Amino acid sequence: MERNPTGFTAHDHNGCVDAALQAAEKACTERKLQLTPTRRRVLEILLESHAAMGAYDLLARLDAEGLGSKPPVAYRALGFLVEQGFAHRIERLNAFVACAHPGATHDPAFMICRSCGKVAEADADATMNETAAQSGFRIEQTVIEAEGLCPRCQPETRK
Amino acid sequence: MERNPTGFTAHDHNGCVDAALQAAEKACTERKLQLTPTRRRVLEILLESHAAMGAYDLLARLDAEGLGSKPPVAYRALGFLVEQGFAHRIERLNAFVACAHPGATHDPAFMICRSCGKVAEADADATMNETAAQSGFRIEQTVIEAEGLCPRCQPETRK
DNA sequence: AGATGTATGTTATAACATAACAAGGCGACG
DNA sequence: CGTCGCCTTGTTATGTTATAACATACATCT
Repeated sequence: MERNPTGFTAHDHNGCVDAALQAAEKACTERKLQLTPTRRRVLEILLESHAAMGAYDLLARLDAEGLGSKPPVAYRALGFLVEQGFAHRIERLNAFVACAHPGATHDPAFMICRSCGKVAEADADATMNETAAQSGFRIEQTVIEAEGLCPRCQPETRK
Repeated sequence: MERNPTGFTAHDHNGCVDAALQAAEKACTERKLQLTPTRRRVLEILLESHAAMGAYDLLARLDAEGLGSKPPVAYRALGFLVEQGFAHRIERLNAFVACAHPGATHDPAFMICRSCGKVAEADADATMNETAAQSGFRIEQTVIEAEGLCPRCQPETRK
């Protein structure tokens, strides 16, 4: 697994793109899912940069290419990619970014540059602060939110 | 500082409310800010439960009480409370919750029950997993997002 | 009174997201 | 071969969240 957060620093971006597309194709084959033209194209667009992209900006691109102009087109493709782990939703931005660690176990943490909008992906179990320090990212604000079931709402089994 | 996440378990809720309101009043006096009727009322409403509340649900309450009916009324009050640390925004839910640790140093982490909607607030520097285990919360999904400046976007001083 | 700062009221619209229903494509199975 | 079921797409309509922009009010200081 790629451990260093890519995105902020120079790197072989074609490599990123190829790796991500190949990983997605492989995973789809294995899972018997279809990486349809629209889905594939959305992933490619997200992969063009490590910045997060809003669903409507994406939709504008799709529209320009004749792939669809209605919001559900974008949201469906994004939903698929996120479900399958090929992309991630960045809650703070209501936006989406291609997964930078294709195939990795996924408990991602993100560093979002509020100036250039680039997003670097790290692993959540590494302390965010440590990873940030290593990559030179200056954290100003962190969003850490776990969702799940509180004690009262858990099914009785194994309370 | 309150270290255990409140919210999921039985506790002296009147105490919560009083402490939070008093802390807010004190902080406003110190900072020479006004805890106006609308602001105060919004905080009180958020404090009624430890669940997160959307801006429009809140607005409906304000409207019913004659305190205003237009979105900016709610967003302004919420913005003020969040800026001052009296409430927090829960990105995943596009919703707001009263601060459970008034006066504490703030690097909060949240546990959100997807069933009852209650939100418990912990400290981010304690490992979330540990805190969750202690309180019996079953984590299903975590959002960890840091925002700041990447190496390229930092002012030259102290790169 | 006039200047300034903070808060509020209001209109309008931007930005993000999904429900619901219709229709097409395609393989499995009888 | 047909038709059934499943997945995917197309489209309409609407719901939900959030902010820009401008006008007004009100207190304080000079």
